[in-house]
Amino acid sequence: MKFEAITIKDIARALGLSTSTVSRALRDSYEISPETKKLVLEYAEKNNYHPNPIALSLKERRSRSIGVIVCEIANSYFSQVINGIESIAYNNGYNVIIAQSRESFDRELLNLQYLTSRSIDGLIISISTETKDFSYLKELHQKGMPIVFFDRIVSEIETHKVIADNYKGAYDATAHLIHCGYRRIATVSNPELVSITKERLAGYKAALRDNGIEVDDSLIKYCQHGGMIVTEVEEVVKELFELPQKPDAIFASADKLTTGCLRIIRTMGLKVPDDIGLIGFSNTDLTELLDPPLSVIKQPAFEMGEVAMNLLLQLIESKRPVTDFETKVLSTELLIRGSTKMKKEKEIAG
Amino acid sequence: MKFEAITIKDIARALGLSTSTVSRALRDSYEISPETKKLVLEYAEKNNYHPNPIALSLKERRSRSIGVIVCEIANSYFSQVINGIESIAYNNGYNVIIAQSRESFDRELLNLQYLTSRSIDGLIISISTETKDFSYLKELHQKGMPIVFFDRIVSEIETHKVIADNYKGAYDATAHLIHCGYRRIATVSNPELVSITKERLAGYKAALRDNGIEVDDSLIKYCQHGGMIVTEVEEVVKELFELPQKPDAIFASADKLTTGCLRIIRTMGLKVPDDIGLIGFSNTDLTELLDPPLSVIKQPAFEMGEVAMNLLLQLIESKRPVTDFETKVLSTELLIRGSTKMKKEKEIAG
DNA sequence: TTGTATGCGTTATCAG
DNA sequence: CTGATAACGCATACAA
Repeated sequence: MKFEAITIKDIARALGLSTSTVSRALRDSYEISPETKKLVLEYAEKNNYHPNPIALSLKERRSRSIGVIVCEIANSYFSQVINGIESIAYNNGYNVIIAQSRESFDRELLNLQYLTSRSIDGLIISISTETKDFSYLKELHQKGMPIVFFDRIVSEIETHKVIADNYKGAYDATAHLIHCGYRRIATVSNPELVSITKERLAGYKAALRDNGIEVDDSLIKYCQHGGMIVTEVEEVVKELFELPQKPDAIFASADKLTTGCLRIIRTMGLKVPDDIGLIGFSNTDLTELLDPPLSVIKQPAFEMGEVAMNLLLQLIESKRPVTDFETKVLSTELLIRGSTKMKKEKEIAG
Repeated sequence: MKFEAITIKDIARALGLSTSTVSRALRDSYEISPETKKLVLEYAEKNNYHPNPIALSLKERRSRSIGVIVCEIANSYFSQVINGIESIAYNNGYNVIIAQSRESFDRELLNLQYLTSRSIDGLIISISTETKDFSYLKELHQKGMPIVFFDRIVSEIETHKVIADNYKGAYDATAHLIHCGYRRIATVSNPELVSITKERLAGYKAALRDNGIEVDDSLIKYCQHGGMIVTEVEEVVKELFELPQKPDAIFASADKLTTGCLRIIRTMGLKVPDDIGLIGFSNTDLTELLDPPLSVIKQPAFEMGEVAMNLLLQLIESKRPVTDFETKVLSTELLIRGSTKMKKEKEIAG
């Protein structure tokens, strides 16, 4: 009853040949006679023989599958990246095994251990907001596991990295808010130590300074769990509104935080952009359907996935260790959709 | 240089034991002396030994990974289902390998062949809108591959199935539109033969009839690619608006179609719900942030994933073939959010 | 209590 | 041109 598939041995027995002959015939080896080849190939075809990938993996010491760890797939940015990864993997005969850290270090570590007990040939990872201890990753890297970081990278580990131009994205976003007439611009971020946070915060600050606005640290808020816990965005936004001098706009520095801010702003009965300006990183299509549509900074997620997977393939398939690591920086896109324009227009009109 | 991991053989050599002794010690066999066990365990721990999962797979003839095929992960419904699957899989030591059909039969088939050349222990699948030929799936099922269908199921194949209460969801949605005062209610659906389409269409029709409204076939539109091609939703919606008697509301019968309709309605410069009523199946959180928030029918996606994975585990782990197949029907949730209320209220007021 | 031998499916290395 | 054998890492029936 149980799913029994045909093996080389079966073919050999049926045809009165040896397993090695069959193996070679199937691989179209030059040392097999045309007749034998034909015989074997036809039999294999008829009984739809497929080599057992597990046996192959054991022999070749490679699994032809790669691991991907992200905080969650139900986030448009990450699912788009995975799309990109998958499309390249697929074309190269690789399986993609996806695991979610849910922004938890423990889960990330468990997944990592699980995936890497030699069942994957390479790893693409965006680390969780909670992760401060990179020793396991470092160890893995030292042991020779091909790793490509994307989005939230670990700068101390020397390998390929793929990021969006976070600095410029944040700069553009903040500049746009300023351009629209907002002056007290707050920002809601991921935890301080995460790579993207640093880059985006730097862009935010630079834009303020370049426009003669002083950076006010009380306007900079962090969400320790990247917005995974519903209440944490609520908390920081409320804190912002309890400030003696309230902000007139918010720059949300990640996908989940953008929708989080939007939600809490709504809950508070406020309107974007009249009551408060809002712009953020977001890869959800739906932001354009809001009324008025929300301006966002979009990451080239799909392309990032493609690039990451291509780099990983390079690492996997080069026999000698690669010494020349690349950090690909893909440009972000500022989508101006009217939601942040109005304040300025109003002021000009009034 | 290359990622060399420690094996049982290494331990055996280092400790002057045989591989079988080591193997048994590691598995805590009763026939090994406490001292030897301790010795082996400590050595294994120190050198952080991990059994090679590929060798195990070869031996046990199981890979401890399952395949999941959906049309696309970047769809909140599917990513939530995958979340559910993953959480159960994770707790049971299973890997999840995800593949996307992108609503293409060819890709689905390729993925299927790829996954099932004996490297997965089971399969969870929601078939693509294009798939009409189930012979490969049937064959697979007959060979003994454990399969669980969800969402878009294949009724002819006798195995576990997990669906939402599509009939009731569609009924509720349509009834709600009627309750709000709409009368000419169109529907935009997936292709006619897909299981969910049939169920949802039946619910839609029943709601109309129960409220004394005749079913008008010219108001029923199908999207052959489930909305994957941007223009197809546009086409059918435009067709609806070119009808001699235009619809006053639309029931969108799938996630992708709901956002698609919303988008094209916007493009046409129309407002929901004043110019046209809209309700649809959707699992995106963002619909509640629209202005006014959109009423939707939500599927218990996460739970569906959990249930599907649990059923699959049952199939995988029961030695004897299961004869008693279940079709779990989980209830949908109608989220009334005000966007469809207004017409009625206006009429009552006016 | 421990060791030896065998097999899971495949390919590589020898021999013939 | 083809066949026998060993090996990949592990578990287990069988021997000792």
